[in-house]
Amino acid sequence: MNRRYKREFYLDDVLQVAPALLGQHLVRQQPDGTRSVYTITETEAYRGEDDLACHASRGRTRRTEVMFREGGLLYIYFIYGMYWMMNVVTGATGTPQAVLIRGLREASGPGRLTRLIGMDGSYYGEDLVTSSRIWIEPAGNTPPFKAGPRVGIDYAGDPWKEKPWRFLVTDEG
DNA sequence: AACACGATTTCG
DNA sequence: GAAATCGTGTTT
Repeated sequence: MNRRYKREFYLDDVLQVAPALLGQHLVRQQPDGTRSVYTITETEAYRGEDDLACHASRGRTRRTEVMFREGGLLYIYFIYGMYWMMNVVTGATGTPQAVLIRGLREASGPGRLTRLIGMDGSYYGEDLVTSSRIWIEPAGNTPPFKAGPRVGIDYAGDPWKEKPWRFLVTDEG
């Protein structure tokens, strides 16, 4: 049975969606129907053109274009010459926001988890609401978590580098 | 056309 | 502490 989140869930503000994703299930489905389920344990919010840590703050480019679209799409990008980063676009059309998936119970670290679940540039713009190969399902209530500064974005300066927009499950409940 | 650098990971 | 490694955005 497919209990995936519908569009409405992703249209909320990124500061609502990022923590709400903690503890929920990321589902991958192979062409033969085989499914793998992973539990989200760490997320980070990137919020709008004002947020200097958010790629959308440099404007609408070929890479960031999908963030300006409706919530529920995937924003995938390549960094450091070797890692794919996976983000879930949130908010209504015209409000560029995204949630970086930083950790799964099965693999900690944004670069590691994309390698584990086979995520790459071919998923850029994939719609979690309609895709047959990846989506997210609610798994229950949000587990206990803590918030802290985002990682690797000191270049953004104040006040952005201080925003407690990194969300981390504290207990494997 | 050339250049600088990054929402990271790994190794020493 | 530093290398690995290349797409993207910016400058020439």
